[in-house]
Amino acid sequence: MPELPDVEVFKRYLDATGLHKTISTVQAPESRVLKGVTEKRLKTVLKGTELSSTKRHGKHLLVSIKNADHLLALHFGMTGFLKYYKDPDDDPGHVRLRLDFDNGYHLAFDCQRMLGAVKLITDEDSFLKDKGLGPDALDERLDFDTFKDRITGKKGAVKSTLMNQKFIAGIGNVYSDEILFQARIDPNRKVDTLSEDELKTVFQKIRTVLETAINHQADPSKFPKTYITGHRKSGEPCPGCKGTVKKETIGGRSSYYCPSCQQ
DNA sequence: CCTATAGCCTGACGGC
DNA sequence: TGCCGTCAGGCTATAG
Repeated sequence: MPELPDVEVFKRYLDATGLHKTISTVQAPESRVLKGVTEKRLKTVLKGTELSSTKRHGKHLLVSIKNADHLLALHFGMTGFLKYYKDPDDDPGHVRLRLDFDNGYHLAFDCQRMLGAVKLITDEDSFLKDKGLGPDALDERLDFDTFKDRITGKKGAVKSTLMNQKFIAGIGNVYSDEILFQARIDPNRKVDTLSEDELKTVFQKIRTVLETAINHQADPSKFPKTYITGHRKSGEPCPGCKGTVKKETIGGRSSYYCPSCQQ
């Protein structure tokens, strides 16, 4: 599930709930989501201190820890989310990391399919470098010239390029479809066949689509009627023309687009 | 270096 | 009802 807009919503949620509260207990019962760290180590680093700030890069959420020389790095995989609550009966069903604060509240990282990850990292720059992540899709410094430079030499379907985290970080299956729908470009198009104008359109739509999604809490049911995300089903009416939405596997992922609007 | 594919995980859903 | 195959908005390892 979580792509850049979802993770941005999680970030704001954590900012509004889990910062500046003393952590009294730490639980991380599922070692399969702990990458390069143990429950014991997490307890050592987190107990008695506070989360102090957050930063998002692509689909990764990096959480600073007060007076610690490490950051907590969360990745949500396909099914991850955060929940802040008081009553333990409200525990979500697949808690992989739980922080208990001294105000009686809990912050849970829930990840049903365990494709997510919990790490401790020393600093943001080396983390991004190790992962080979491209610039965040909403980074102000990402201008069209940089975008164009990074895309030069790439082959394959434009949709796959948009989803490549080493190219630009944050875009996944759903939002690559939405960006290309708004740009009216067929997701199958080879990226090296796009004209300058088409590249410009894609570049602009990356920003507007992701920002629009964030402004609607990444909830597709609140998206504009002109968006295709709420119509991810074969045969659904296209929000842009009289045609119907087509489902097709592109780059191994289920893709939805309108063959009539997107040429 | 690049791209394309299989596989990792669990659970929900639809067809038989 | 129960079983089974398919699929799901992630990434990574491997082959070509």
